[in-house]
Amino acid sequence: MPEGPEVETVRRSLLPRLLGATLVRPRVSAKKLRTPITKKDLRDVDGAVVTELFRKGKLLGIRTERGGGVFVRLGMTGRLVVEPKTQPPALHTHVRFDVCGPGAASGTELRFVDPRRFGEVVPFKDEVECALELGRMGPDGLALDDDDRAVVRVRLQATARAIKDVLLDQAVVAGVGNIYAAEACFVARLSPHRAGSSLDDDEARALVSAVESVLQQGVRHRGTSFSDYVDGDGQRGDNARHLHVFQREGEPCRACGDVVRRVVQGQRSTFYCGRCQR
DNA sequence: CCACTCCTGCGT
DNA sequence: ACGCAGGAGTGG
Repeated sequence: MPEGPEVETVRRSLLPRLLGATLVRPRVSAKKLRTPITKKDLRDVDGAVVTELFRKGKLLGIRTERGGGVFVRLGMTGRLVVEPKTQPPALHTHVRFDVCGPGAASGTELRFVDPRRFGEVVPFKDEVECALELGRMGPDGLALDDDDRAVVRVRLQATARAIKDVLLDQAVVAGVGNIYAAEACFVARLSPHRAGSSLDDDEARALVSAVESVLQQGVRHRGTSFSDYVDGDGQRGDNARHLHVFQREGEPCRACGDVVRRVVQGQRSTFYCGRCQR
């Protein structure tokens, strides 16, 4: 469900509710997440004050005063929300904490909900463990500097794989998923099937730039909710109606009026305009 | 590298 | 009943 912009929207919405608050009494469901977790795994977070909420790519991190914390990966259907304790937890709620605020945040719970259980909550014990995990990813697509842009460009051109597949590789650029990969190819006017190695420098530059702009647009509209994505307050995002091609099979291209096509590429749907994108 | 796998839910 | 879904690791 969530890609970089959605996770960033969740992060921002949770900031005022979690920063400076204390997480206590972790509870976990019996169902196995991608990485199984127990209460015991969360004891280092129990009773600790939240000092930071960070994100890299699609990975969300909660750091506490003790230096450790937890990573939250939302997978396809994960939600991380703060809700009043009076509200019964949704079906498929797998991890919960009481949130004890210095402010008015008491009486609420932090809840990780994930029907398909492709997501996970994984503790890290210190900065070293945290950095190790973040280091497995390429640069964050929402925070590229000039060096990062050059690195991503080179990595795109260094492979014969289709550019749309390369954009989904979190080790190349972090935070791009199936929606924004298709959108970036459209904005760059490149066919998703193009081999990375076939891009000239201008095309590669345009693609990296398109990645940045579609991700930023996603954040501006608080994420894409074409079905069930919500932020930490349960609010839907607005980006779906700004998409150029994703989920628009059979509809007219907003640029040229030709029909938007859907093809399956690497087991995932890809949407594109055969006329605008070469 | 690709296809397959982990799951549940929804629309056709 | 079947196909499809915003992710990502694995094993051939």
